[in-house]
Amino acid sequence: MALDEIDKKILRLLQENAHYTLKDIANKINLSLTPVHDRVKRLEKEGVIEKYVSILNKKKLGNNLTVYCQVTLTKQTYDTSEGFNQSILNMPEVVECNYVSGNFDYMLKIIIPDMESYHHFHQKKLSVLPEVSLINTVFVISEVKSTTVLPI
Amino acid sequence: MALDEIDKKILRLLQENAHYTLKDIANKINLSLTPVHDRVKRLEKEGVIEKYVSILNKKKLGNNLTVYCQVTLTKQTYDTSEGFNQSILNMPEVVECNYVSGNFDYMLKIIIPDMESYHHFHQKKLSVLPEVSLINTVFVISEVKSTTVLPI
DNA sequence: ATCCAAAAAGAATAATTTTCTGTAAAAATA
DNA sequence: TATTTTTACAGAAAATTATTCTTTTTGGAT
Repeated sequence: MALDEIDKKILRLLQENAHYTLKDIANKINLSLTPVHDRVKRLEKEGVIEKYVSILNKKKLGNNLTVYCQVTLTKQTYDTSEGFNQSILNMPEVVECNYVSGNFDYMLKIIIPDMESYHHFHQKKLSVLPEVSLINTVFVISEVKSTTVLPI
Repeated sequence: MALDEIDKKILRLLQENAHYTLKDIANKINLSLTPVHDRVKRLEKEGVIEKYVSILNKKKLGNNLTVYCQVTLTKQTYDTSEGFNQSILNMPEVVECNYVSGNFDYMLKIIIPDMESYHHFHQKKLSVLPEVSLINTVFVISEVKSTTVLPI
């Protein structure tokens, strides 16, 4: 469970590029294949490495608009929250959803083709949820940073 | 440049799991290795597939706190923005930074071990930036959804 | 019907992952 | 202190996967 320096080096490399081969990693950290292999498998089994994914280019897929939605629910009860959560999980344009502190209840991040799609999403999918009382939209004008790399 | 249905099927699979083999993909979409291989390479070259990364478990790395920072700059000039952007790019705990519309200028997402680390980050790293005028913190109480999968 | 180009299949080769065997150092036990 | 056990690592063989090359098929255009 405890991660030593070698584990951390492996994780740093794999966070950058999941397609580094065991040999690549072994070379970079001056070890043979075996310990690298064993450690990666251990990190996967322990759940430190959750999954390997491909990062696609939003714009090349036609998703040119990113927005944050600050959502307030009608009631702050468990059932209301749960109902809302379930609906969100089925919306592919919602890539992040967090229950938060402050003047509203949820912070959502939406990735969507354009303003027209957002209008449709807002009016026909989000605001129609029975649990939703208020939506405040924050438009992303320009993306400065977006990374899956966690500090280790 | 245009993506056909086969490309989209491949992309959907690779978004889920970057470790699917060509054979896995070929089986799932009823094709031989060659076209799958060629299409993946083409999608990489065109930049539709940006990269392959490993997703690590925040908590197992000791990062138990996520917060959104809503930052207002002292001035809304290009130089002020650029200075701020550059500082942010060098902060590993900032995993997202977007220039946004509304009552503040930037929306940041911070992933950090605990409240004490956040206090330190806030006081010693963020609020000390010469471009920063105001910071409003929104704490994540519970994560409902977080995905790298884009709708295709 | 014929030609052409693009897409796909199949086979051979190269690279990578996985498994197995062995060794040395460190930790635990007698 | 000696002995056993465990852990981490190295090297090699086997299995799997990716890559490259050649051939075949398919769908338009003439």
